[in-house]
Amino acid sequence: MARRSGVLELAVLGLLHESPLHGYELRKRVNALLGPLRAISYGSLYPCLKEMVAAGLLATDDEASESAVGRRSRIVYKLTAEGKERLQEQLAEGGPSAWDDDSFGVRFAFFSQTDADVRLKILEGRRLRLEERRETVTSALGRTREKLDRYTLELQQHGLESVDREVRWLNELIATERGSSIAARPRRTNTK
Amino acid sequence: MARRSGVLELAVLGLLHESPLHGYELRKRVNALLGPLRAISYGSLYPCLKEMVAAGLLATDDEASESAVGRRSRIVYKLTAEGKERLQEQLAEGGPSAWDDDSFGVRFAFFSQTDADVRLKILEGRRLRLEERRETVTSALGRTREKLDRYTLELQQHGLESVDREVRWLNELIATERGSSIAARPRRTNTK
DNA sequence: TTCGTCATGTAATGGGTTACATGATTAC
DNA sequence: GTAATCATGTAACCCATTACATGACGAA
Repeated sequence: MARRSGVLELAVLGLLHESPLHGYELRKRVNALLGPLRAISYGSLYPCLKEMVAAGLLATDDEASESAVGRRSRIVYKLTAEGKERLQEQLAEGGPSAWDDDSFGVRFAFFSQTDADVRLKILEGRRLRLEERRETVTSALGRTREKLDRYTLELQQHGLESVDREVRWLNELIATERGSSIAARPRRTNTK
Repeated sequence: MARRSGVLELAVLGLLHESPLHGYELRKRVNALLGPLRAISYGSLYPCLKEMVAAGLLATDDEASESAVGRRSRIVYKLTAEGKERLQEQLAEGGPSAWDDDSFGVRFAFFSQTDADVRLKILEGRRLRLEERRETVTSALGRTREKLDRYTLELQQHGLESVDREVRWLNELIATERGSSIAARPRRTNTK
């Protein structure tokens, strides 16, 4: 047991909040959300769902008996009150755990359901995380610069540019968030 | 036991081929090679080294007794003949296993020790892999395009652009490889 | 009739981490 | 003297995968 990873659980909670789904469909949505990297298999999803039911986060709504004449009976999952609560907790979390490579994508995908100030906190935290990363790479590169062959250097260079690009993306998002947050709720703007 | 992952083993073989190293130093080199993501911990490296010794790929050269007056006795690892052979095998492998997200970086880092035709095969394979990925994402995006909120869309978009950028990078590398290979070994060029 | 997709699940395995244990050396 | 870094190692745990098992439906 104890097969629940933070990311998967959050993805499930977030998707089921939009609408109840059965496992097979849920997996497709999760994988569309996470992208081809970090795609999840049934061996991960089904046990996870079971546990979440056992933990009282989800309720099953067996679709078997009635309308569904054809096909194998599908188990439809939906959030319980407790599950909704858990989702809200998770979405309110703007600390370091939300800046991880794993977490960030999922958190971002559910930004529509996230408070504006938490959104900003996560974006800035993520940027910080990447800038730290950049620092460790450049400093390591500085120490060993001359001894590297052409290909290793090319690889490091490319990695660095990827991080830079990511940071620029975040900068744009942060600027947009700030802009719209000013437009949406002009607090402390001292217009007078 | 059986704690050896392909990537880690290859990284160790490649680094030790350049010069013998002890575990602690080796870890730093491995992590510099792999980048801050996929960085390895001692809990992975040391057992892996032990196994590689047991498998006859590495030999230990205990540095304790003689010159090293200070510090704790370091265990210096170097390749055996068998280890060198294994490294050559691995570097000759240009199939799908070399196109993985995990593998590719390490393979690329050792391109100096890799045959030109294998290099090209790996780069093209990697590009293919990314193009497949792009396809699955765009097609999934096509099916669900209207139903996505702003943030999810933004995320997918950004992911897509990352893949595109990666492909462009590979295109440049492939062009360079082709150019230099023509210059270096003008075989079948029919200059007459 | 066979193949692709829908649909759910389990067991074995894999490859990694964290936390712990130990201890010497170097720099402040 | 005390903190950081060097240096090696183990045990418990985590999360996910692969391979397997089962079965029905629709389309070619």
